[in-house]
Amino acid sequence: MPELPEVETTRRGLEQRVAGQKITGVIVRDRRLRQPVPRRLPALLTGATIKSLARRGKYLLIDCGGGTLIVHLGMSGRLWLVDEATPALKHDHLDLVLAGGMIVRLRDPRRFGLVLWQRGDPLLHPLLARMGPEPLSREFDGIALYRATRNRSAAIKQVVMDAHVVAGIGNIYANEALFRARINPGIAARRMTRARCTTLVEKIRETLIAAIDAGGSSLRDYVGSNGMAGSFQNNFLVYDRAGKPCFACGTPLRGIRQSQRSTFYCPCCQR
DNA sequence: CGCCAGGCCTGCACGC
DNA sequence: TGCGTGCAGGCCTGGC
Repeated sequence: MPELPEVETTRRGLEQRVAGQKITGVIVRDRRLRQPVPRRLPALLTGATIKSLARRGKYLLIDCGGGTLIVHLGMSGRLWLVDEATPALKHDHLDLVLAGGMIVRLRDPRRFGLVLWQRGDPLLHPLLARMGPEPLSREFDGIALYRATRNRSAAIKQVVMDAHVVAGIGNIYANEALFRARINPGIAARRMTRARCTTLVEKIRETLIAAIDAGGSSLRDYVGSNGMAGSFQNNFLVYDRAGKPCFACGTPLRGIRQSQRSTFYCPCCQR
C-alpha cells in the first residue's frame, strides 16, 4: 500500500498530534512482522516522550529520546491515531498508548511491515545505512542518476526502484514518473542520456510532490493518519490503466510485467 | 479455486 | 577470488 507520499502524509499527520507526548503504555498483540517486534519494546518505550517524526525513504523514524522506533508499513500497513476507546481489530498488532488518551496504532494485515528499535543515529541502522539519496533532496539530481545508471543493463524502471540508487520510489510512482518523463520503462538504464536523467529526476520530484499535496493515494483500504483518504489515485496517468487511452495521445496503454511487478506505459509517448 | 496486490530482503548464479 | 549485478523466492492476508 504505502509508497513515499503515503508515508510522508502519515508522518505529517501524526507528528503534529504526537510530538511532545509521553508514552504511558505499549501493547504488542502480534510480534510476527517481517522481523519479530523486539520483545523489550514495552520496557524501552514506556515513560519515553515522542520528540519528532522523520522519514527516510519509506521508513518512519519516531524519535523517542533514548532511541528511535523505526517503522515500515510494508504493503498493507497503516499507522494512525485512534481514541483509547477504539477497540482493536484483527490485524491491529501494536499500540503506543499516549498520556493524552490517544493511541498510535499499527494495523498490518499482510505483516510485511517492520518495527525496529535503534539506539543512537537511526540512519546507521543496517537497513538504512546504504540507502540512496532522498528523491526530494538536492543530492538527488540528474548527475547522480546518470552516475547510478552507468553500466547497468537492467531496465530504467527497476533501477529507479532500487533503494540503493534513490530511496522510496515504489511501483506506482515509478510508472507515473516515467510516463511524465516520456521514457519507456523497459529501456536499459545504461542507455539513459544525461538530459533524460535530468528530466526523469524532475518528473519523479514533480510526481511525488503532487501526490503528497493530494494526501497520498488511496488504494484498497489505505487511509491517512487522520482517517482521511488521500486522492492522488484520481490523478494516475498510467497506473492500473492498461488498455485505456493515453491522456496525451489516445493510444491504448500497455500493461506488462517487469521483474514480477506490473508496469503500465504508453507505447507511443514513451520511447 | 487461482491469481493478483502499493515492499523489500535474502540467497543464488553469473560474468567481469 | 571477489565483487557487482540480475533474478527468483519468500514473507502474509484479502479481494476479485
